[in-house]
Amino acid sequence: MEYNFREIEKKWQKYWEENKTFKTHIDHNKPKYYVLDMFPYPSGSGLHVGHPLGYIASDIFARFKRHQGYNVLHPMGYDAYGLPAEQYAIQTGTHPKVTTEKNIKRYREQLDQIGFSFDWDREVRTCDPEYYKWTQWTFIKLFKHWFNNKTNQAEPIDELIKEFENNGSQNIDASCDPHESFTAAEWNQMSEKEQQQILMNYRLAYLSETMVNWCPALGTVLANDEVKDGYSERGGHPVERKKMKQWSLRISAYAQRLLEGLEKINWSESIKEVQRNWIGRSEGATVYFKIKEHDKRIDVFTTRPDTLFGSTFMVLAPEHDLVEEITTDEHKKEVEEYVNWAKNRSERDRISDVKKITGVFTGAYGVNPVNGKEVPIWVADYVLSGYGSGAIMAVPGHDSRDFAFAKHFNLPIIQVVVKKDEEPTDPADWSDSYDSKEGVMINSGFLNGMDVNDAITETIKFVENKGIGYGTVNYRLRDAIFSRQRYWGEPFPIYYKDGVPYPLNESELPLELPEVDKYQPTEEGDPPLARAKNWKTKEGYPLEVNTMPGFAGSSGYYYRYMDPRNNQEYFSKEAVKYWRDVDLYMGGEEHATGHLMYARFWSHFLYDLGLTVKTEPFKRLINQGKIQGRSNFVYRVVGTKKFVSYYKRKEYDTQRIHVDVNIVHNDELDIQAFREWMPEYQDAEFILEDNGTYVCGAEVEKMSKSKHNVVNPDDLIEQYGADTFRLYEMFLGPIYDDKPWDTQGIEGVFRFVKKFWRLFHDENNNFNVSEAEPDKKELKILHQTIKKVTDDMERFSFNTTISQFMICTNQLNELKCNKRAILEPLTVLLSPFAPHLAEELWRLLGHEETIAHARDPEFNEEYIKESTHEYPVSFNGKMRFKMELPLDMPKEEIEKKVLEEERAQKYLQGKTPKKVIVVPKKIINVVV
RNA sequence: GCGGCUAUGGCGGAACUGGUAGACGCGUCAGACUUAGGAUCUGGUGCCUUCGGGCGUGGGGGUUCGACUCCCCCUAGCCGCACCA
Repeated sequence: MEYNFREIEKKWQKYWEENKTFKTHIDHNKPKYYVLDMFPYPSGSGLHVGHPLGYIASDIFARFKRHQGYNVLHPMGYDAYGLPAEQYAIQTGTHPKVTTEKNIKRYREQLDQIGFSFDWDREVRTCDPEYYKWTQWTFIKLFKHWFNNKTNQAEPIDELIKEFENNGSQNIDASCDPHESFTAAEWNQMSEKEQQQILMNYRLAYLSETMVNWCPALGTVLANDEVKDGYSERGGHPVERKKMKQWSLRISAYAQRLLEGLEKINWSESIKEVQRNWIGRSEGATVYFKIKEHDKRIDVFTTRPDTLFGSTFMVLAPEHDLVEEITTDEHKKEVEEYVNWAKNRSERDRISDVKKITGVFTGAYGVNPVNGKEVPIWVADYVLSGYGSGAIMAVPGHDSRDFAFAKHFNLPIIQVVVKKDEEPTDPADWSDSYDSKEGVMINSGFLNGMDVNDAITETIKFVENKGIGYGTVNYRLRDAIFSRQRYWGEPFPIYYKDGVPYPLNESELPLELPEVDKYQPTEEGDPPLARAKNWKTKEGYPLEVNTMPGFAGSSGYYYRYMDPRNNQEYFSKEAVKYWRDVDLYMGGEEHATGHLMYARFWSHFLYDLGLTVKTEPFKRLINQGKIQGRSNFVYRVVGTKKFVSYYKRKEYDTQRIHVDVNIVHNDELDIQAFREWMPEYQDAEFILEDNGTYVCGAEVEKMSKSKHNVVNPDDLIEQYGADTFRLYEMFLGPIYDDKPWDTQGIEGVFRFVKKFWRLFHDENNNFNVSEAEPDKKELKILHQTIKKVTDDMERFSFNTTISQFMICTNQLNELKCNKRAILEPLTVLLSPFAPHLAEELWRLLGHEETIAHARDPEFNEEYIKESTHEYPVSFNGKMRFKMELPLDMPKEEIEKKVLEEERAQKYLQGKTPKKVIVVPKKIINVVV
């Protein structure tokens, strides 16, 4: 074989490993660059061709940055806690650690074959005690901190306690759960337990009774981003709402910072938009409504305080605290029934019945604070308990939900906004609420005549002056539920004394995951850790039996990579000052609301602790597209063992069956292989095309085992080599886009690799590179390539870079150029894409050191300068012919030359052109 | 319902700031070498054509000497959010 990739690739992979070519140290003489992939969960089925796409792109970029002289941090590790290994443990009794280790080994083998430039000495695994020690450590820090809205950051809880001791709670503006305020004297008289209960309202990691997403099939609660349309994202099991005592992280405290942080990072607009929606900031006002014949009041949040005069009724969520209290005896039964019904409704029912209008009247009346009007208070489940205050003022004239409700229950509707130059109309005739984003206020007392925006500001001023409300901001972002009733996860460093949770001392970390006899809940329904023997502290206090969720370990791993073997600290000051943040983060878009939110939150918190130098962890994020499968089909004549070829299938009654794409080449079925594929096809008969072949149908679908369209990288690497595989994955199309996999196309890239090799070798495959001076033509090709490659790299346009390599190789081949002065710089340029090939050629060129740290060739404009340009000449915008003209020729002369040109006469047809446009170095357009 | 993205040959895609539409590759056709080809090499290949040319970037309109690119309207597909007051 002329180009022996099997031997070459193995040789250099071994070289890199033995020489630690990609081991990284802090080096203050070089600028740093941190390239990170989202670390994988090592699943049992290994990699298919879609998985390495992002890793290849980031590896190319990391290698490219090394050639530019950067000190590149490019680590890899494993998000090793996860449900599949645990489910397998429940079924088979195999410890998840064993399964996980086995899967990691397989992953590593597959990754190694592709030739990545990872610094494996920095590998982390989230299930390793040396790693999760710091996950637990961060949890303790979260437990010991609260969020001060005045300073907009996390502060130690000890300082809060001091403030309580001296001044009580009155001066505190914190992000916390609502509770009664108290004086210093009251605080000092409280018992330890009472004090702890108060503090729990402030902690950034806190235990509380909350509505959770309970998934009975998985036996655990799930975070909001792990639930899709009422089903668990993993496994697709039904999810219920349930009140449970759970740990949560107060990510909502950081809502504003997480929103603002998006402005300073280079992420795709789409993913930033998803995060903005998830945070869901809305500005408005909280307004107090008195309740008739009660001393309690109802606080409502509204984004449209200007429409206060249009509020004709109020609605409370079924879970609202005051429902029971205000309901009159007359309505008691009805309300109780409704509340019960609403509470027990599953999330799925609620979602599917959104259009059904339900609700009951409580018998109570609220008092509209601007005009003193009494409005009925209803209970309805279209008002959510979790958003705002769980109560609304209904403005049916200008809100479609309130409108539908008012129509259904025959409640009054008032118009308070009218568009400029329009007359108000009778709401009784409306079929929907009236759009009121712009317009002028009517029927609104002191607001009449103002436009909407002024009225909003004016109303807020008014309620604040009267002490009946205040301008405020609401966020949709919920706190993250942080406990899971599972085995395979980080144990909480928490013990209980008298039912009150306390953190372990940092010196006691890591708190290692205990052994259990079974991986299921106990008979009493406690989580698996309750099965562990002696699951208590030295002093005998019981330890927490929940474990942390999947996102715990992945929220800070990118910092740990900076200093992964440090057993004194999470990471050293020195390391974080040098590496700072991730310059390029590569990974899937599906983590938009999960991992990418939690990691940002985690990073902001570590910043508040003074541990890091940047708030935002990921400067630039690139989301690689998915690779779709390309399925093939055979057509069985129904009820027979006969298979009819694609173009003849219409003549029969057929059934379409997926066939393994690995036994189909260019849509032609390998009949022999098909017979051997499954025993039932052994004696299959075939109705072939007239040319004697069996043609399969094809379609683009998701890549999955059941569709028999999975293509495995191992097979491709065996057949074509890792370099060809890397190149082809990048050649498929833009990195950001989803694209179908078609194994057929890899041949073209393989041919290119072989051609490139041949530039350096004679017909007998002997290395043959000349020391002769390159000529102008050759230098031009080289420098065009340098420019194109360098420009395309920065925009991650790797597919066009590879095209340029192909063009360049074809041209040099034509010129029979084998000159070192051209081929050597090209080798460096190609090396990020085809590193094994480049290393081999580099060595053949006489270099003793690895090519990995060789500097990229410098671009020289002089070599690509042209003195003439082949102008396309258009007539009325249509290109007709081309003319070679000097670049320094004045426009007037070009115009003259073109009009004299023989070929132009035909299009001029004797007329004088109206206008001739000459754009230097671009085009000539003659307007006739 | 709201928000975002996408649409170019038989296929993947290129054209970065308005300036030769279809680079590069696959497939396909023809030829060369060959006992053989699913190897290698050479050439053609958007569509239509009366061989003059005409038509072409999802559809319709507009701006411009010139539009895949900018503006307006529409269609289809994908993704996200979805009683968020």
